[in-house]
Amino acid sequence: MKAYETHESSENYLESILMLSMDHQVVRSIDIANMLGFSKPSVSVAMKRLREEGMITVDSNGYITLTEDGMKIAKGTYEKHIVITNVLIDLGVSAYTAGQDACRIEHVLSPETFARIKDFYLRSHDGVSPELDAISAYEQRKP
Amino acid sequence: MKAYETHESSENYLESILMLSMDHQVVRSIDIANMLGFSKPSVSVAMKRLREEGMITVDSNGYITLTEDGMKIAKGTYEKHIVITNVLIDLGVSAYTAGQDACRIEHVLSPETFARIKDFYLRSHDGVSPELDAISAYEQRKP
DNA sequence: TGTTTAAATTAGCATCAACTAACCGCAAAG
DNA sequence: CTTTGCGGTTAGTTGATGCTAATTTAAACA
Repeated sequence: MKAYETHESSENYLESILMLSMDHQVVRSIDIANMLGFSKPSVSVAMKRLREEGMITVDSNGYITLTEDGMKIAKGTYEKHIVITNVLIDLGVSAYTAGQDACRIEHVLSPETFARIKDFYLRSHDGVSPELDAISAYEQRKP
Repeated sequence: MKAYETHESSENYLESILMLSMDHQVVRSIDIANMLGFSKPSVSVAMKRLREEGMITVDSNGYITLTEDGMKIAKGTYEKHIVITNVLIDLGVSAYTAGQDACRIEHVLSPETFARIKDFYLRSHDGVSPELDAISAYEQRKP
């Protein structure tokens, strides 16, 4: 039973790169390590894999950019993150825990289940979600 | 960041043992392998670990029984399974997918988040849940 | 009694995803 | 210049969890 992901950890890395991109000029390996609390080598190895899989490009400065493929996965994962976090908060979960749990849940949902959860979320917000809009609006600046 | 579980796979095995116990006289390694779609050796090794951790006992016939500790984890996990599955079904997810996804989600929820989801579930069912009642009612026959 | 079969186990291996230790290259600070 | 430090990489390790192949145990069947 093949899962719905590239690899759970890849989704996580790509999502982090997108999040960092959204409020920093550039993204380096070390930034990801700091954000995720992983060691430099762990991130280095992961970036190598993502590079080989065509999910990111890394320039001579070590600045990391999502490719189109990588961006697709990153946006998808981040969207799940936003929706799940908000649904949990609506259910009364603390913001911190909601974010933590969303990080794990986002990687194990089938497309069908996520679609229904998103429906539920949008229904209870009259279809309005600035956070989701921010994702679709985001376009990575080209180097 | 220590997770909330013994080990994700242990939770799964213990839950399966409980489910099998609830509608079979006895539970053997092979039954678990068939239910989970794992190989016999995988289950054998896992049972050895659970035995060493005091989660189960295995008699001379190879019949597996949950200890008090094992039962606690099994019931907790199974309860999550039931609640999540039903919530997803209520959201419009097909029964099959709901069960599949519940299997994964149940292992990554913080106690806080599960508590809120359970509240939500009970609220939308007027506090009535035959399935949850069945779990608390269940007492494993002593050998 | 001997063969066949089913369950369980042991041993060895693969993958994933983290880690530490150790090293490289370069740029800025003396 | 040389030293220092940071970012990055390589190499090797660990732990979780699955697998296959081959062996043992034991019951079942002519």
